[in-house]
Amino acid sequence: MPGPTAGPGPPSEDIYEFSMDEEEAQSLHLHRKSLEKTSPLSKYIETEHQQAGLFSLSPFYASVDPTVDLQKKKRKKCGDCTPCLRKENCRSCANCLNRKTGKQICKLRKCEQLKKRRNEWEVSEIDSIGLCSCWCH
DNA sequence: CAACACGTAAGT
DNA sequence: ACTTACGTGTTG
Repeated sequence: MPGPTAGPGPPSEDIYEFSMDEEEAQSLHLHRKSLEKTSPLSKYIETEHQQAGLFSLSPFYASVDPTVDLQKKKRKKCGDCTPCLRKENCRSCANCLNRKTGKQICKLRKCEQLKKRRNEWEVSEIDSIGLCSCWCH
């Protein structure tokens, strides 16, 4: 994307107020109370994403109830892939247009990790560190 | 199999 | 309480 001095007229994108995202506007507007409730679950997910693949999740624990419960929780975007790095919604994809009913993030912003279904990325993560999740047998 | 619809987890 | 968006069942 060229800088503002790159041409005589602004690109058509500039006619939109792209300076602030919906989410950003919200966080600016609503940044009053910062609750520091670090639930064990949030802590777990946070750690999980910080370590980016170095799971302490062994197949052994995977068959134990508390971890099964954790697996049921929603994943978060990796924050590192191209879609995650994208700042604004395209406003033209099906997800943007159907946001009220579809409840999905803009297709251009959908995290590459989350595009895979849970089992797929779990298996590849585990496979990449040389382990196998035993429920596949 | 992709797109859609909806429940609901997670964050503000 | 409200919004965003993940997970999953349903539909075409």
